[in-house]
Amino acid sequence: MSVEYLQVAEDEGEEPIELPTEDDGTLLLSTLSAQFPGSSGLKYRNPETKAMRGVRLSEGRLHPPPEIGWGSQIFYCVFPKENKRKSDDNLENSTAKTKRMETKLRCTDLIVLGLPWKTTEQNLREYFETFGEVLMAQVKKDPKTGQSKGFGFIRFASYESQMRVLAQRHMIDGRWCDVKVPNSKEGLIQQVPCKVFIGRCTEELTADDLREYFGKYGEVTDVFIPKPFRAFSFVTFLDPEVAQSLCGEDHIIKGVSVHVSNAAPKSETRGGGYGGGGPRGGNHGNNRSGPGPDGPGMYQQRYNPGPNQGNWNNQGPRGNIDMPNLQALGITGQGQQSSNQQGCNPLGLGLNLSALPMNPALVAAALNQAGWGLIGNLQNQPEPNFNQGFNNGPNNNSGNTPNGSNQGGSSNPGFLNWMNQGGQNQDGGQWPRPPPQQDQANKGFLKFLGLVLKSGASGRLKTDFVWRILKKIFIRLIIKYLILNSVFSLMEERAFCGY
DNA sequence: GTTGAGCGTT
Repeated sequence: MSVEYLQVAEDEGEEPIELPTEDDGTLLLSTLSAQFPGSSGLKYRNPETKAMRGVRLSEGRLHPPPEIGWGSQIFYCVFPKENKRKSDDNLENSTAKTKRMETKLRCTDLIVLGLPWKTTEQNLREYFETFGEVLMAQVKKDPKTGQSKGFGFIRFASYESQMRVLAQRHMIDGRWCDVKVPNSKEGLIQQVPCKVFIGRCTEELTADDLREYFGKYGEVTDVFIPKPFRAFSFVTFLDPEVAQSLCGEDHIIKGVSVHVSNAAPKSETRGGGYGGGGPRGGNHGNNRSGPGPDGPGMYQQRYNPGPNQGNWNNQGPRGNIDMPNLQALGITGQGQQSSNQQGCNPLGLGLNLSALPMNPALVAAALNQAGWGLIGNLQNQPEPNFNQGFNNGPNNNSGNTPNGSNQGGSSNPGFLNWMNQGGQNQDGGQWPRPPPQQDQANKGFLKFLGLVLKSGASGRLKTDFVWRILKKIFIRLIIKYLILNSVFSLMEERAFCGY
């Protein structure tokens, strides 16, 4: 198969280099950066308008312009600029925040692993000088033989260069090398998160959408959207300052209002956390196994699922379970349901499950797997038929007989039925769910109350009985509510860790 | 003369 080449030059007037394209006609960003270290994209001069036009970049692949293809056009490298937020320029100087950031953004020595034996300190320096001023470059050698140990250290003058170098792999003298913060420096470097949490996402928002939108605030080095859909995503910026500046803001992307917040854990005690720290801050675990030289890029692998993927029961060594970022998840704590739906919510404490920007089926699955049915275990209550309220199976309208025909043998059919708004078959994930026609759950419960009140017992007894039940229900609901929050916390943390 | 995960004689 013949390989198509395209001509790329560092800039206009420079001599172009021919770069090989892939089978699908795209050019790998890694191929580009192997020849032009530090370059983040391509542009070309549009023959019609004479203006520079950018080349589409998606998933680490540069796509040929649809109008002209690669052709014989010369393409020019794009190098990221210090593209801070223009509107905030006047805030950049001499604010306390900036000063504080500056002290955090100091450079450190970086270890370069995987150097070819032949690479000299001079080679190393020359390679990394394309990213910025290099203050130090050393190759570690065996003192006796003088032979390289295959790794070395570099130090940049500017933090931006350091970030850029850390954000990618490097082809040095024919070998792919990793640059990392040395173990000896980990923990000593103050971590500034580059990653932000994007809440209230919809399924329509693609990684490209997010990359394109947030790219206007600064260079985006990674976009991560959990699969299956979980209504949030992570965007990583090259510049932690850009990331920080966006936190707390609401942004409208393709008509969707998303909320940006810090992806960093809210508390020190949170399990997992930011493994390793360092300026990359957010490379959780960094279980980099090394992509092929022409792999799709170095970002996806940061989120390699661990062995516990998808197992909601396996919490691992968690210090505690704390509150999730409910606001970022779009949960305000204020119930927003219309009055006729209010009773459908068995929690009834302002937590509006119907409005959750996550798939209720997922919540149900998580709760079920974790053994935390919301309502199911209420079936074991001594109070007769209490679960009727949440278990309106087709054969069960009298309110006098327990409904034994649970769907799929679920251990907590009440909750699942509630999820399905009154005993209909599970629809397997249709969401958002259409509003219920009727509050059947409420009806069942009221029917039960009616039976009690209509009984022959004295008024005092009845009141006492009802009051006792209500108290019990209330306490249970609070417990459920807390458990649910913990589940959200767990879900968020899982997502946060890349699971 | 060989090797290919690691972590630096300051």
